[in-house]
Amino acid sequence: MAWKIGEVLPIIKQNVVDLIPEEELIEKLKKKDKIIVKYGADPSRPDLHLGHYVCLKKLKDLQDLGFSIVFIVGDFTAMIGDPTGRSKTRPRLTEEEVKENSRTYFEQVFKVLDREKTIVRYNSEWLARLTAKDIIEISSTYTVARMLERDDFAKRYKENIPISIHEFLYPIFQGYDSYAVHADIEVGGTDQVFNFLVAREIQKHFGEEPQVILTVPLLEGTDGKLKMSKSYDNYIGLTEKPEDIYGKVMSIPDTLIYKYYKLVLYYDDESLKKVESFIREDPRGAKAKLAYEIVKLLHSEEDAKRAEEHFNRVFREKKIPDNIPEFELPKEGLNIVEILYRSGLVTSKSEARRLINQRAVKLNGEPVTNIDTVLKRDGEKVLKVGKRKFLKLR
RNA sequence: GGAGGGGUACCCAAGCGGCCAAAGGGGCCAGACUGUAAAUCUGGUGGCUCAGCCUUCGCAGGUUCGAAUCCUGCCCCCUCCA
Repeated sequence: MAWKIGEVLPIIKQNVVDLIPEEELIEKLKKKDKIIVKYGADPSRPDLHLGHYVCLKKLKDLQDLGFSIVFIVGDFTAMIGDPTGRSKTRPRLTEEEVKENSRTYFEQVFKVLDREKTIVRYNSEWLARLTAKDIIEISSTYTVARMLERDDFAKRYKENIPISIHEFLYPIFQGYDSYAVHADIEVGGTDQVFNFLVAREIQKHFGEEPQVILTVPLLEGTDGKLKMSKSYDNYIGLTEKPEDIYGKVMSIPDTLIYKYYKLVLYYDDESLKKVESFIREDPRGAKAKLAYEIVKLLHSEEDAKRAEEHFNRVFREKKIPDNIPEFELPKEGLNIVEILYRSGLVTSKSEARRLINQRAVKLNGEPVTNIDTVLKRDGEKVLKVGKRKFLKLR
């Protein structure tokens, strides 16, 4: 199969930050029939979010072009813990945890990628078999000085924050993965550039043609500051409920709207121009459209409609949502604090008291001000805590 | 191996015998204002049978009427020297 460079290249380059080196990619396209694209996944975080989506979407583009996608589950490296972007050593995972996590991973991945055309490998397949001798050989390809060039290591080193030896092994092993699957291209977020570069060295060391590096932008999370990540709790999960996705998108700062249109919805330049003026004229509307489209993308049009209605009803009209948990009061009645605690709306009774004192607890719209309030069973009532927690009392 | 510095709540960080459930900042939660945006202002941020009590300042002991604060041992981190 011959690739038509002129047609293929623009598709490859859409929403890509780095393509290093581009010439090598063109060379590969010219002489190879089969292009192997590597993507490594860390099974320590089994919940995929929109940040991953940006990457998966890129892989899908490449898959549609006819490239072979090799999906590597880093079951072995997860036991090390990727130090990328970390200011601390990560906790290492046990074998059981890794196994458990990777199981849920793929149903999310294959929402985007074509299951039939994707090759799945586990890096323990080859890494677990390495001998101490092998490891010495592989690690000799890189130097401490070069390792310390890496941003996060440099920073930690400078600030006297510990770096364990095994963390140096992470990029090395990840690089070995590239050699093991004979990767032509590796795709990942921009924070992976360093690791990908190490891989090139290792491939060369073993006499292989180095991979081309292709990185996509990192997507900021709902806080608008940090990259989307489960550990920062600013993520929008791919499998979250439609209403939650909609709501979370609505809570992103305005400055992020454009980026989401571009990276998640994959609007082309022409459409993005329209989005730009849309945002300028009606930021709320632009965001609502974005939320709608993202729910549609991850669920369905139906779900998007429902999520939008739900949102408007609860947050614009301040009405009660239709689907809320119920709580049955005992005949003799129950203290308000107990109700909040037992129903799980709050995590402790102290929290319940605090919220009541802050007028955050409302019964049928009226603030409850007395923590000794006892509610009896007399018809349906709705309890609201904060902005978004509801409970139907019966 | 030697010398020195350090481990405090979600994070950073003050406190160095009682006035410490522990200053300050960040984050987060809630209230006001809003577009579940931003900005701003206010309050909160261990638990409980809540004007009191219980658990918390690396871990385990000890001194003391009383310890985050003093002593001993242990674990961990950093720096310099070797």
